[in-house]
Amino acid sequence: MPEGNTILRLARAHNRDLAGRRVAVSAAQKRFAKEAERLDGRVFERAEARGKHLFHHWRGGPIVHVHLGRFGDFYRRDPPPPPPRPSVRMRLATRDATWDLIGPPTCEFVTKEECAAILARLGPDPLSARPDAERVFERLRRTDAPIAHALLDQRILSGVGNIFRAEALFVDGIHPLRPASSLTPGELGRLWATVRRMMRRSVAQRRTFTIEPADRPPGRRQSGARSFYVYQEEQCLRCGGRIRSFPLSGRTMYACETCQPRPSGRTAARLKRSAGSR
DNA sequence: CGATTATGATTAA
DNA sequence: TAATCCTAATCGC
Repeated sequence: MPEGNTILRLARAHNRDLAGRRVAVSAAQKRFAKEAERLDGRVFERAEARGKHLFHHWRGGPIVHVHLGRFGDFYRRDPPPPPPRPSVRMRLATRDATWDLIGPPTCEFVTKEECAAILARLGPDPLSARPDAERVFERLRRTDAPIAHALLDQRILSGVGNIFRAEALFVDGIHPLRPASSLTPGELGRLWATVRRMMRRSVAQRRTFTIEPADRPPGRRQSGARSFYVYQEEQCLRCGGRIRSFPLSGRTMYACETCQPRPSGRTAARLKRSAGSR
């Protein structure tokens, strides 16, 4: 259940547990058995996260490319680890920690060149140190598709998934169906900042959680607290109105159409004029 | 027990 | 657009 924040968090955890260490590698499924055998006992050099892609670099050359899709996940087991479930694609074990990879559509060896090719087709990652925001804006300016669709396009920017697209657009009060090209420079700048802020915060947190401090109810924080503004919610946290959900780019989109007005023809024209006159 | 749903993405037609 | 890959939890019968 991963967007870029989860992948980055996993990469960091793998580096903490595995980097520089000799690792026992195994697989409960046949389809990774050969690869596991080849890796078994090698030294894990480092994990690298880009967008929703994860790479494991091993001493001696092999690179493992993992993409978790919608269902894939890594589970950390304390010693002694339980016997692997039949669905374990790849198990990475040291004396101190065991990582089980379950359900990824992609877990494969790649060459350095293939690795570079994967990275080359990804847009800037809002979680990287100095992402090229201008490149993202430039792409969005010439995209007629709805902004909520464009945010999922990994060639434009990488790492945003269905939760962050809905949550960021809500926070900035932008209707998901507005063409990406209709956003003003100010809106683009704020949206990018919101995405970075939300995702960055969600790397540090144990679970994905987008509600900003200013919107959190006062008092103690409790584990059962609401996590999202609109994603899979019924009622808007800010105005109390009903959250609408509808399919968009093959996924379920959520929005509060009071807090995220769809500009009328007139408003849209005014926005466009002010965008052009800057 | 089957249907449904879930933070994704590629390939074929 | 449709079919495909991948797993687990939940709900209704």
